[in-house]
Amino acid sequence: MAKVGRPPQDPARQLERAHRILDAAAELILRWGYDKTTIDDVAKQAGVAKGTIYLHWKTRDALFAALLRRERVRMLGEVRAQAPATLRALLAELSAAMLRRPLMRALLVGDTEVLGKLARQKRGRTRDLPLEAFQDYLGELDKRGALRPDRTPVEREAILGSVVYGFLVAQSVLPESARVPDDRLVELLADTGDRAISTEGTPTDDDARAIAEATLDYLETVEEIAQRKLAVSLGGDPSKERVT
Amino acid sequence: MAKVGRPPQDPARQLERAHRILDAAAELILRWGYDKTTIDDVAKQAGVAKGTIYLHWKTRDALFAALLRRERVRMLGEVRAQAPATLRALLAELSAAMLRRPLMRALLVGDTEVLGKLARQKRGRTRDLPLEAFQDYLGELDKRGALRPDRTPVEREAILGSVVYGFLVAQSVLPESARVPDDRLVELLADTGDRAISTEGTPTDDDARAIAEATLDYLETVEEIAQRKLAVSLGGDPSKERVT
DNA sequence: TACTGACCGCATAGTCTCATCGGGTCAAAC
DNA sequence: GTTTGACCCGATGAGACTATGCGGTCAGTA
Repeated sequence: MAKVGRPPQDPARQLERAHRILDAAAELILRWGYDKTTIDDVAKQAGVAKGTIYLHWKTRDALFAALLRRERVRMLGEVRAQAPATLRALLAELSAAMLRRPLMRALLVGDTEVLGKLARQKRGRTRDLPLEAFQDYLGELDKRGALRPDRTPVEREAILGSVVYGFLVAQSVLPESARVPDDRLVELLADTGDRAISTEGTPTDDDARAIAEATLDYLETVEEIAQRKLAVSLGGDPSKERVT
Repeated sequence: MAKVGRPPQDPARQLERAHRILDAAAELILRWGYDKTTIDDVAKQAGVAKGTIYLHWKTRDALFAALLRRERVRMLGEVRAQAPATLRALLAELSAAMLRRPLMRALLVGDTEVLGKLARQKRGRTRDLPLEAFQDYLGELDKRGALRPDRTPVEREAILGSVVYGFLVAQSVLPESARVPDDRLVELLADTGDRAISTEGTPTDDDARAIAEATLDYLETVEEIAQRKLAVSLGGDPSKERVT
């Protein structure tokens, strides 16, 4: 039994509602985990009927995909707001932002507690994060002489991937005694990754400026791609939806 | 129905038999995985009766614990034989040896395919590998001026742990396209770990000698501890056995 | 036209029974 | 004393059925 007459079909209102639903989903998934969070729960928490949720997303999975995408967009937004100007700063801001977001953290670590079966299927197929854009970014750094020449692009990617993955995941696997506070961990991570592929000298002002620009460019590109994906996930028209 | 008279109770013979059983177990576990390898299979493969296996180990788990311990001892032996003289060489040899041994690799990565339920329970509680000895080793390097002073011992441990873990595990998680051949991976790993905590200059001959010695000392200590544990696992007297 | 929530049906969980497997023992054979 | 393998029995899985829960739909309401 609806209590009021129908409000206008204002698209902005619809978007706001979509976000409200995602907020509800986020809260519930963090409290009870993916497996135990039902659509009914989400609907109740968001103050809408179950059917309404299906006006936005075609399936349960599509909803959670949207949630993760929103999370990614927000994370990237945070990073970009910090305006990292070097590879090191980029690594630091990225991983700090990741550690701050429980959902991202759980996704990376493959936390079965939180993500349930989602984790199991996501595992292995690491993010389709635009590797191409990253390669371009590294190419730009290379052109500016910021990278050690004795590594191939693929190797650089493997190094940075391993370092980020290792630092973030190992913390949850290593014994208590080898644990380091998050903010310090981020410094160490960035330093390690940077040292592993960067040259030592200080770049010229010109190079530094170009690098800063490339860094922001990269972030913008990635964020834009993420945003576009999110837009599809929020696009109101569930028939267009493609669940990853 | 036994076919021959009893051979003498030569302890060396017993040890040889224990190893034959472990060989059998290793082969079967690699082919079929832990869950599907039965004691009957192992007995048949090793050419002994099932009861004989229980003369050596109290339980199935104790047998596999012994197998993993033997694997560790052999791995450490291999590393020591290479006589690494620097931290970098140590990292390289250790990880190379690890990559060469499917069981160790599976254990680290938490490969559920091979280790079945063993992996699930081992996960989280990372090896009780003698961290103390490693701290001592790093302390020695530090004394020789080989380590950057701006990291605490715990941080150094976290860094190296993360790097090793990250490089070895990430390879099996990253997309195909970011994969690097094992031997090159090992170089990159060692270089990354070394750069992250070591100072840049070349040590004096004296320091270099001391470091080489400390490295071997460390390996010896660790191997000895591992060997002692293995000896317990092979000790013939299953009542003394303590399954990890 | 925008939304609701009762309703549907499938997939999963739960229960009971029966059959098999395989870890672990021990009396007998050497 | 040493080794064996038939045997024991608890654990595990298959099978058959029921109960429940929850994702997804759609007739109905405002």
